[in-house]
Amino acid sequence: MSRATRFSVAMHALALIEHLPEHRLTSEMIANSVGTNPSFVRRVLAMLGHAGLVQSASGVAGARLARPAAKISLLDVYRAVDMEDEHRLAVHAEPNPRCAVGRHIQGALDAAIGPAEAAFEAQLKRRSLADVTSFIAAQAK
Amino acid sequence: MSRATRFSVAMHALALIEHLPEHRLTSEMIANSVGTNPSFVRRVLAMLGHAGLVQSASGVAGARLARPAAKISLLDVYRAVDMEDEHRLAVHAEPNPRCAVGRHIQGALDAAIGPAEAAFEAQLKRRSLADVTSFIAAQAK
DNA sequence: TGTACCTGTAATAGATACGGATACAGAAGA
DNA sequence: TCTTCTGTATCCGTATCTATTACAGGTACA
Repeated sequence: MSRATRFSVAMHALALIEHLPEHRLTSEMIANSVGTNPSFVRRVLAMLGHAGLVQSASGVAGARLARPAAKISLLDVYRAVDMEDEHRLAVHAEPNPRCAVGRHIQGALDAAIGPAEAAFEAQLKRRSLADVTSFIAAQAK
Repeated sequence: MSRATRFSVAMHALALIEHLPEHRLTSEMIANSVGTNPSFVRRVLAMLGHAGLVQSASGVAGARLARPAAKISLLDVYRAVDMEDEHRLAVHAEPNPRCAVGRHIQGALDAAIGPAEAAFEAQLKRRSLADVTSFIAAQAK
């Protein structure tokens, strides 16, 4: 694995939890399906827990969704596991303030990138965990 | 500097070139305004050149825009310097095929993330280098 | 023609972020 | 009590990115 996969691992775990509600999935089972290690699954699941998306008791297997899958948007998950405080397109930090372009490039790029990121997140917000699980169910038929 | 700043460095360089058309900007001057080193500027400028966004002659200072700033979209720049062949939200690579969720999670996530990235890029396409330079000019007043 | 300057490119090093792996205290349940 | 699992911390290897250095080749100008 190369780049940030927390989001997809989180989605995979959530889909498993939703898909197998009767099971008490341990982090090891989830890790086995995701293709990673239990510790990482626990870390991701903890982030989802802190964000209020799943509920779990320490020591007992089987995290549960804190609310129906239809009410968990991909944006919720994205924000839970991707703690970027910065732009997805980072802006270089030290432009020269003695130059008109250097002084204002950051504001200009913020104004330009902001709507793009807003559009990205708006699309994520439109889709829910339930959409993903029904997609999977449809494919599995 | 921490994360990928090629896009913002490229935008900064292009804005400088557009903002000071009479100057023959060397990579060192651009680096000085951007706050980085000349070699990196040359590398980024070379990517913009390969993408057909700027023209430059080896050995002679002063790259020029290959077409008017209004016809250079942020998406053009983004694609020129950010050679991602993958999703911005990468998908983990080895889900377990013996599990229904593992088998179909990649397709489900692709279907969910694709529109978000398309929306992101559509917004970038709507804005041009000219928009950024006029923003800077307005701020500088 | 010779010199100074610049570009384009490669190679290397340093910094940072992420996942992999291990460990362990604490909680739950048998 | 003993086992299992979670939650969390720590350390390591790796990948990616920028910084740095180096250098061959091209241009301009005296």
